[in-house]
Amino acid sequence: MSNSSSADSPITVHLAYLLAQANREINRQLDARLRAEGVPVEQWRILKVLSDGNGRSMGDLAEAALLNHPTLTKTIDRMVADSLVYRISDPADRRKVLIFCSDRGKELAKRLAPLALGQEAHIAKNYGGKATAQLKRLLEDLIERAG
Amino acid sequence: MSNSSSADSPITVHLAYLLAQANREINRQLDARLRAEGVPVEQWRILKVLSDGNGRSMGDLAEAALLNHPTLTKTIDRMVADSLVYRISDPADRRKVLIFCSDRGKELAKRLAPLALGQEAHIAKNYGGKATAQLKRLLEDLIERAG
DNA sequence: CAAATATTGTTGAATTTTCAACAATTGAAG
DNA sequence: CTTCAATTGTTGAAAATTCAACAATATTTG
Repeated sequence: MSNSSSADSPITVHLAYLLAQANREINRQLDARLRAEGVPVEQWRILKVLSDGNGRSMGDLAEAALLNHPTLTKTIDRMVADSLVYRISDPADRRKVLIFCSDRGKELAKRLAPLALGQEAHIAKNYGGKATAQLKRLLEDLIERAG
Repeated sequence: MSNSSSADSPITVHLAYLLAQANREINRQLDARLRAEGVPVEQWRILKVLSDGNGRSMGDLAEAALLNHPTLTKTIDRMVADSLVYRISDPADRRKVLIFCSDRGKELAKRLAPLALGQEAHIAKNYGGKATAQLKRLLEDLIERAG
């Protein structure tokens, strides 16, 4: 509630800043919902990717969950300790480790999914379904052409 | 170069995820540019806010630089050690501490600004000026109605 | 095949962030 | 005025992240 634009500001706010700001806010909201189950957003992303039952290599998972490799390794360590996922060495390429979701992990994912959908719905309500769809499309394009 | 959508996917990708993904990528690019001067993105945000010469309280700065209070305190500690900013107790409210940009900090900000603008220009080129403007507007709306 | 190079994932140390508690100052209520 | 509550910022310990180096396996090249 500090600096709503006082007029059409001559100052250029960078896209990078707006993205960081929006991401921070939305992430904070999602975090608040997931807190009901005590699950950090990063773990939710991992569970969501794995909940289809397929195993993923650490590299693929890191990409999908938006985490660096060492961070993912340690996050998976924690999730293994919590019996949410498990590791299996990939028989086809023994450098790789495949991560699978345990039954416990799948159950948790099932409880988490509606929380995330709830946020999505909440945003669509406050912000408009059309604007949400448009924003999503623009973000997808940006990501695709980000290179 | 892994998972471009194989078709119009029936799976709903959450806005929260797209924002995180886009933010990660854009932030990474900005970071790569700022690395030329060895300055983390968070410090660049702080310098940009302060470079108009006005002092800001820790609270305001934390809001503007998208950082939690304790994180900001420690970041400012580092920047003070690097003589980029300095603290002055607010005479009007002695609970507050005002942060000011030093001359050295201003010079650094002046070297950093074109790097950030360069990224902005690069995005506009690859992604289109129209799409960029539209995305910015949508993000501003989202932030405003995020509550 | 052998050696050199690349890929994949983990580790330990260092850095950074976060959480909870705290100190100092201000504002509000009785 | 005095006490109680709220605001502002910092601190230390704990947790998480990152960086650089490494180990193991796979791939390429001579």
